[in-house]
Amino acid sequence: MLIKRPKGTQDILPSVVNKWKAVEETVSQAAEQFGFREIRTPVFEETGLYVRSVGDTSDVVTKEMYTVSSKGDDTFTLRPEGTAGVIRAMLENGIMNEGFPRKVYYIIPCYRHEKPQAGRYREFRQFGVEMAGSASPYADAEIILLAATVLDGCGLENVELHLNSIGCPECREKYRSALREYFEPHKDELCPTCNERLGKNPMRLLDCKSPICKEIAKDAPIITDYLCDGCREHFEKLRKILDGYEIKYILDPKIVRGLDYYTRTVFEFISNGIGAQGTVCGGGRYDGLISELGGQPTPALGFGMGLERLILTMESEGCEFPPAKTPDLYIAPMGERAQEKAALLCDAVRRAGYAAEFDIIGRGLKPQMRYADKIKAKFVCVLGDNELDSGEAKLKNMRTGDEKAFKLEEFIGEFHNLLIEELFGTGLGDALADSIGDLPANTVPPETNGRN
RNA sequence: GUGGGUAUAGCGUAGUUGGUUAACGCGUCAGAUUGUGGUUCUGAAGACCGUCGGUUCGAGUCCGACUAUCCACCCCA
Repeated sequence: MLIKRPKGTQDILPSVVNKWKAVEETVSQAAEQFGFREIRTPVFEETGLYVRSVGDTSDVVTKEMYTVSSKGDDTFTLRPEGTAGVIRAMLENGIMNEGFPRKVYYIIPCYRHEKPQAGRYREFRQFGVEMAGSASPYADAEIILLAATVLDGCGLENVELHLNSIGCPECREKYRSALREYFEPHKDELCPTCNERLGKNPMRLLDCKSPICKEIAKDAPIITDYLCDGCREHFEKLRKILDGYEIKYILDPKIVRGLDYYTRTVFEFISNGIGAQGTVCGGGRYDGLISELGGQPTPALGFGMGLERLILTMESEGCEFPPAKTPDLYIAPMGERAQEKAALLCDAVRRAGYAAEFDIIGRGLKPQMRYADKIKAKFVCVLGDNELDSGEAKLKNMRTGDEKAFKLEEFIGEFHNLLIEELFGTGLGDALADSIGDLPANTVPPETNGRN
């Protein structure tokens, strides 16, 4: 009986790794362009970190954490999200003292014990950014603009930005009471879950999907009418800045983040092509979090972007991914003597900076050619007794079928020239000219090419 | 945690009102006169039909339970 992967996890197989690499590349390039630097923190943290930051009543903390007790009394939790650990690391290492604004990004796996569904996994990968030290709406705009830049860089066109402000704790309390007042008369009509939520967290009533609750919620008071002067001005300024960038957004009073630490600006980028779990990116401001975790009160904000949802959206929109790299050369030896030579030749070619393979199964020529074709090798060199005896072999261009003879001792130089020619011929050369041009055009023969 | 769908070779599928050796495509491997790929042709390997139990002379096919998986609620990335 084979052991199977844990529920809600996925194997990212070689055939799709190119998609992940492309996305990771796009994402980190954009982040660095905006002045964010990468940070890497542990996959597990003390459980208390998440209880304090994410909130002890949130779903994530109450029912979705993977928590283990270690040998001592400590309990640890596999990170369910990125912000808490990153803020912890910044505080612990004094990074906050290096001057504001501090801007970091990360690409990390996260873990939540949820029931898997389309776009929802128990292990999922997230691209996240955090910015600390600015209370300005320009900071909010930077974060949103970065997310928009990333999505744009991935080629997405149909992802909507939903924007809201949930105010500071003071305006939120006022708003909560207003909601309770509004819903109280309809108490008996609400669905059971909403009825419960009325007391605990009335803001959750707003995005209930039950038609009855939806109908009742239609005329409910709106948070933005209850913002204090400071919060309202902040939100208005942010909207003005976004307008200046020509970033389209939908004012959505229903955006209510489930993590307790959010204040003021909250936003989601939502795709409608990937099923019910369409939030590709979610984030906002969390001005109270850093002091909650023991630091000096510092305004901060950030977002998390689900990478498998991002890829799903790209697939649903028909985005192209760059193809995986293919070998430059396959060497097809025939017989033991040739295989020995092929091994050395292959090694020399690799040390010259190319991707090369040779037969290590001992197959006949025909299967080797099929294999070379399958792995999309750009060139093939057949090595048999004839070549070894004469010291002369041929390089075959697999795209054109052309063959060119060369002396074995000049192999690397010849191969380099042919490869350049081929790449320019297919139009790839222009892009690659710089990097490849630097590679050695004429290396010493493999026999005398000792390793350091 | 609550619903609903699905379960046949590595992958994608067919399997007639229950009836003998479970079929096909892709993939894999090997051949098609001397040492050259993609196309074509031929052949081979590969499935205890998710698991357990029931109905029946007989179950891939009907029934039940369990498990897995997918989708939805919930929640979120």
